[in-house]
Amino acid sequence: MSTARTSSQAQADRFARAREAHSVALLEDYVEMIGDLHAELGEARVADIAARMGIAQPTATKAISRLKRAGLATSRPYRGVFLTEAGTALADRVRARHRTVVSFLVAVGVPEDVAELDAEGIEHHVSEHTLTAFEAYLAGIAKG
Amino acid sequence: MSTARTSSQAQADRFARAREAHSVALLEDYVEMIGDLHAELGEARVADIAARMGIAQPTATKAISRLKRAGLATSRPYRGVFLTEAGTALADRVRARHRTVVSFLVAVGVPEDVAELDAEGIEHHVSEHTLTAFEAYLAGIAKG
DNA sequence: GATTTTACATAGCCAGTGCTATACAAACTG
DNA sequence: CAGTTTGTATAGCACTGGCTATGTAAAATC
Repeated sequence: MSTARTSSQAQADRFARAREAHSVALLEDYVEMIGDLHAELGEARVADIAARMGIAQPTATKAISRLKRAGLATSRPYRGVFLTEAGTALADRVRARHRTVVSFLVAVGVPEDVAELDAEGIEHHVSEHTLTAFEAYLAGIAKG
Repeated sequence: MSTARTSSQAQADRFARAREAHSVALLEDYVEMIGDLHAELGEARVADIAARMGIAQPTATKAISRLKRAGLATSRPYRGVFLTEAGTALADRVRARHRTVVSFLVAVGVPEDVAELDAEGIEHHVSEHTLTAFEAYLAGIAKG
């Protein structure tokens, strides 16, 4: 009954959704990081982005062109990378979600360093609905 | 303090880990599904795998050759795909983890259908440590 | 047992994400 | 202002993970 329960179609849809989530995951990471770099250093240079992502510089350059194509960022050589309005909005959303996921994991007993590590992957698959549940849970804790 | 706290290197490592997690995620999904198909239908045919994953048949074939290369499966044309010992072990682990993640999400207030949907992506990023925390949380609930 | 149908494999294409090596342009430095 | 150093871009390679179209071999059917 375990799978008779769920149709093949429903399962296929879930996988499709997971694939879709992954395809935006990297964009989200880049956008968040560019936002962080601007907040910390006042600018986001390709080299810094590459270093923080743990990738080679040309890989970062390529990713940034994807961001530009997606309308999330612009760049001027030797002047850095800048988020568009859409990019900034996405970065804010992603950052908030990241914080919520980490806090939530810590709240249910995951050590902070592990929470930080796992959140990096988990956050991209947390839907609005689940995020709301996490927030509600945290709010419940706060009240005691 | 949120990012000054963590070195660029640490952050790069987190991203590297997330990338690594994704690279095994699909293998995990395939292996779990092949296990499911064997349990349900007594065999796992390429066409069934493709249908359930929501992908085209040649894509499934290609994925299966990756599984074979990874030592997780074998296959005989017109006889189906079979898990090796390593593949079976992985499938069991993945299935158990999936159940835990879904149960946990439901326990913290996520509706079941959403939990099932999100778990498909989340589970691959849940470390042993976090999984243990989830199990402990569920055990706590059970006790009351 | 010849034919059709089905199942699988192969070929070839595309985009994404990574790499190294290298070219080039801007910014410092002497 | 020539030269070096640094930052970015480009070229070209490899692998993953999708796709469609097509070939081929096994199974089923007549």
